[in-house]
Amino acid sequence: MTQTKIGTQDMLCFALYSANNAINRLYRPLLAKLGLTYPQYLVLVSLWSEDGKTVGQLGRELGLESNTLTPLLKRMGEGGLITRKRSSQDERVVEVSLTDKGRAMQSEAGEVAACVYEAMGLAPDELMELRDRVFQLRDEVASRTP
Amino acid sequence: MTQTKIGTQDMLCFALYSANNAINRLYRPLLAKLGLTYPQYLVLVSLWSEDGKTVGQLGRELGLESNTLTPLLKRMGEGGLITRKRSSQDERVVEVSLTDKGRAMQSEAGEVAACVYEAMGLAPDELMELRDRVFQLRDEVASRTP
DNA sequence: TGCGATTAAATCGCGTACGATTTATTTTAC
DNA sequence: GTAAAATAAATCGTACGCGATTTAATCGCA
Repeated sequence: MTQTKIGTQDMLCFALYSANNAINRLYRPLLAKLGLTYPQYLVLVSLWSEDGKTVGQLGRELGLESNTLTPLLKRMGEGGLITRKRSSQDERVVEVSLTDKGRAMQSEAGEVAACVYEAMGLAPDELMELRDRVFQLRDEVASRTP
Repeated sequence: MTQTKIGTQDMLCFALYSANNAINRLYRPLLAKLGLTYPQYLVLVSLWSEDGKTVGQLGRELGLESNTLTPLLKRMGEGGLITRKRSSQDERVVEVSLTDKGRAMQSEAGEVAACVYEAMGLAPDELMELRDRVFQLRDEVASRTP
């Protein structure tokens, strides 16, 4: 027998859990200077690539439900980064758009991204390969979750 | 120019963030049957491999501080899974040990682990390689976090 | 047309994570 | 021996994530 007991160090799920925590600890003070949390930063990244998305679209992209997004977006609205408006076509839908302030934050965020990229210590091709493997795992797990 | 705008789909940090969320969504209902959350499960895994650790030791292993662990361990104590006792050698230190109930849960947890392993859809060697790469990234990022 | 089913957000409660601080104990330096 | 420094947990406040439920609007179809 090779191994009788497994520990946290043997678990892929723990690797992902603790790596995610570690990256958050790196991001947190950098984003705090901009008044952002990490999921708020993700919302901005999403809107910078394409402005004007509904809560549902953001949720599908980020893998979050309205119970997480609604209060988060409300805080971002209070911070003047985005606007939230019910669609006139379908009053159930809320459209989220960048304000000038939210758009302007993109350049400042570039330094944060560069800082995180550097801390990862990976060559671009290594980074992309690892990223794609992790996304593939995520999609596999998600597809098998009831 | 290959790419003018990057989105969430290009970011390794988002891959880890969303994969971690996806795995949690898989674990949650399985662990809920045992009355556990994922970090509580990690504490049990750690104690199953070696019983009798201090709060600080658990924190170093799991990458968590006492501000997270103390209330979590208090809940596990109320659930009858562990005991918490101040060391007689050093009254600052709290020693965490499994109860019979906490030990007995190991066999039930085996099914959970098997279920998660299956959902990942990876061969053992692929899984180990990905795990080690993610741990390496975590350690690299942690070493560069002030 | 109208009414049940569906959909989109929002609300609520609980359990993490973590920065900042506090409390209690031990170590140290003198 | 004792006061200052260091260490270990605990406490507090904020912001996620998410299961469960609620509210409001739209759709489907007899």
